[in-house]
Formats: sequence, C-alpha cells, structure tokens
Amino acid sequence: MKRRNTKSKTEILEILKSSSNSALSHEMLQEKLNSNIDRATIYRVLNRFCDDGWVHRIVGDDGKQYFALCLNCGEKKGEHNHNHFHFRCLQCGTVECLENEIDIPLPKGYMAKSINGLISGYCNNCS
Amino acid sequence: MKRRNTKSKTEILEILKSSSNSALSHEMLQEKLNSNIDRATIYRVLNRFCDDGWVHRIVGDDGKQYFALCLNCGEKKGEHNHNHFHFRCLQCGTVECLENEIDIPLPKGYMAKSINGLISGYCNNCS
DNA sequence: TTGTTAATGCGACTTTGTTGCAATAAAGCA
DNA sequence: TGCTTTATTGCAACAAAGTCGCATTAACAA
Ligand SMILES: [Mn+2]
Ligand SMILES: [Mn+2]
Ligand SMILES: [Zn+2]
Ligand SMILES: [Zn+2]
Repeated sequence: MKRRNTKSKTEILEILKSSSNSALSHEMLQEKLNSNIDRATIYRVLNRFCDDGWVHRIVGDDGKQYFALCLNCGEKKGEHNHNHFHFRCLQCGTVECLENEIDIPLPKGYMAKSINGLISGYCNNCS
Repeated sequence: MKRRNTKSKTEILEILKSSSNSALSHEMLQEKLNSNIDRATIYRVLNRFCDDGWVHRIVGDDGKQYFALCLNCGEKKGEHNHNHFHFRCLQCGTVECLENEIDIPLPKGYMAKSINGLISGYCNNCS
C-alpha cells in the first residue's frame, strides 16, 4: 500500500510544519485549515503520519490527542524516540515539546514501548 | 459543604485500598463492585476523592482516567505532589505507580501545575 | 423525630475518536 | 492522453468516556 499525495495530506503537513515545536489537536488543526476537510479524514491523515514516523502523538491530561512533527525526537543518537516531556498551558492551550529527555529506570522485567510525559501549567506568555 | 459517608463512597474506597499501588479505571472499578452503583456516581465519588486529596488521577495514553490512592505522593517532604511516573501494561491493562520522582527543569517563566507521566509497555508478568 | 442538603439514579447530552461503505482521485502504465 | 487500480475521501453511523440537570433519597445534626 503505497502512500499518495493528496491535497489534505499536503495542507495538514504544511500546518504542522508552520506551527513547529507546538503540537496541535484535531480541533486546532481544523481551525487553521483553509479547505473543509472532513474530521475523519484529518484523523486518518494524522494517524498515517504517526504510523510513518513523521509525527508523534501526545495524549494530554485533558484526554485529547495532540500531534507534532518529529523534529528533535532522538535523532542525535540515530534512533527515533519520543522520550521528551511536553507542556500544556492551561490558559492558552498550547502544547509544546520540551527539550529534556526522559530516562526512567523501570523495575526488573518491565519493557517500555512508549512514553507519554506531560506537564500542565502556565506557559511563559500566560504566567 | 460537608462530606457524608455513604455506601458508595465506602465501597469504592475499599476497592481502591485493596488494589493498592495499582490505579483503576472507572470500568475496572465497576467490575469489582458488589452493588450496582451508577456510572455517574462512581465518577462523582472519584472526583470528590481527587478534590479532597485522597486519590490522584492518571490519564492514560489510552485516553482513559485511572485513579489511585495517594500513598507515596511526596509525603516524605511534607508536601503532596504526584510527581511520579506510571506504567500501563498493554497486555493485562494494569496501571501502577512507579517509585521514581520526576523533576523536570522547565524553561524560564513556565509554571507547573500538575504532572502526568506515563510509560506503557509490558509489565513483569506479561513480558 | 424532623429538617436540611449532600449524594444518588437516571436520562440526556457532549466530546473525542473510529469504522463501514460508496464515491473520488492519485499514480502507474498502455 | 486515456485507462486501470486502489489509496483516500466524505458522510453517516457508531462507540466510549465523561459530564450535567433534575427529581428522589438518605446522611447527619439539631
Ligand atoms: Mn514532542
Ligand atoms: Mn501514582
Ligand atoms: Zn499559555
Ligand atoms: Zn501486564
């Protein structure tokens, strides 16, 4: 199943690029869209991006999913890990990728598959 | 508004105590219940526990809320912080509190209100 | 025992995200 | 360019999680 370049895919990717370092929810994305792309399509495009490793998904403490381009996702080491924290501002809603890498020592016999670290509070602009 | 001791409150608290160190979702709780407590009531009881500081809420990367008694929530320092990671097993569904305390250095001007750290993977029994 | 009101049950509702299916349109090829 | 294949879309339906309004019940204090 080879991927195709569609208008939706292109436009959504553009938006993600232009809002670099901050992750967008489906809703935020839809507001920024020019065309009227269906909700289900947006989700499907985003999920495909995640599957292909272009984007990583953050689950907020508000229960919503946020999506961000993979920029500093452990490329330094040659691998691709989303082991950084995120910050969600309770005032303006922005979700940002933080720099710090997470390295939590797990108990014996535990195997990590994915990490979702999120701090919420007030960002630089809102505090 | 003074809290009252009801059958629901007592029973839910018992269950949380008996499954110490592992957090329960609303669904898990309902399965363990003897009486038929309404879904909305369960949520309301749990939210009250959270408000009163007996319980802390974890938002899983599955988007669900999990609730755990506050046992090792920073009492050592006299304060009450839920700054520890949690582990969710993709196989058996268990959500556990990990020991390690988190201390993420935030950028200047940022203020943390709450931390939600979750690692998912396979637990000791399932890996 | 009685009065006050916190807590419950029930139903309706919202939001988030997924899925089935028919219609559309990329991309590869004649 | 026109044709074929099938990935992608739009739309509707659906599921699950969580909240809320309101009438009823029951905790608890007087
Ligand atoms: Mn990130
Ligand atoms: Mn915990
Ligand atoms: Zn902000
Ligand atoms: Zn397990």
